[in-house]
Amino acid sequence: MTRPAKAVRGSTTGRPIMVLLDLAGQRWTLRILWELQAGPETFRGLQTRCGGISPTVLNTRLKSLRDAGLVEAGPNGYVLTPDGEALGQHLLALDAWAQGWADRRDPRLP
Amino acid sequence: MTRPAKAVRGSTTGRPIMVLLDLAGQRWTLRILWELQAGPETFRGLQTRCGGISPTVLNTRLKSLRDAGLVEAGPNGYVLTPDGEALGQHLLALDAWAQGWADRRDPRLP
DNA sequence: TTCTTATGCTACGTTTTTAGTAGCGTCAAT
DNA sequence: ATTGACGCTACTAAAAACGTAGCATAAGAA
Repeated sequence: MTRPAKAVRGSTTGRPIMVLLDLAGQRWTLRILWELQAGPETFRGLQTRCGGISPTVLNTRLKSLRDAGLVEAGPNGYVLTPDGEALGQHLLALDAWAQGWADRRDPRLP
Repeated sequence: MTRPAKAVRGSTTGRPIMVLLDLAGQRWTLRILWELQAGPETFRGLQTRCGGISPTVLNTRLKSLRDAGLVEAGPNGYVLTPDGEALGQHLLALDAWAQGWADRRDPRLP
């Protein structure tokens, strides 16, 4: 066992995708990445952009994201790392897809 | 206001991507899509594949996913819809990326 | 200097979500 | 008739998230 890979919520495999799905499965994680994708932002800036996320959660998410090497603290606030940017590109792709997805499903549904 | 777009957790915009991020931000949602990506699966099958997710949550997730038009109930259990498959492809892309991501970050970290 | 203003963040009580286990009703095969 | 698997609901306990208040620090204006 060369890489213990620290068991992750909902999965003992340690497969990277599982780690990622686990991370993404926590509330606000993806949203924070999404907002940072638009540029650096301060703690309080993120708070308002995320529509009043509680500071407790925001802080723990930022910790997780920094541990994951996706976000880091810069001079102008928090920024995406190169890896974070790469993931952000995937989110952009999802954005494009989601557009069509929404249009496709019955537009006159509640 | 042509499409009320039913305010979504953490966002009042109703932008499709927000709806998606919201959905994905719930525990197990992405994991379920991931498992279904591998093929149709029964309720109990999903339960075991997801490592003992409680039936309560699995059921509410499946409901959300069906409402979202990503999953449907077929004769052999639950299946991804075309939209679900498309999303699954994005997950596959993420899988590939996550591989490199994991390799890139310090491999001898706890 | 003193006062304001903004920052990142912690404390803590309340609410919401998830977990965990038990079991019901249905159906098909034995 | 009984057994087994199925989809799923009920219910309580535990964990996560919320919401508000506030602290400590630092930079700028008065």
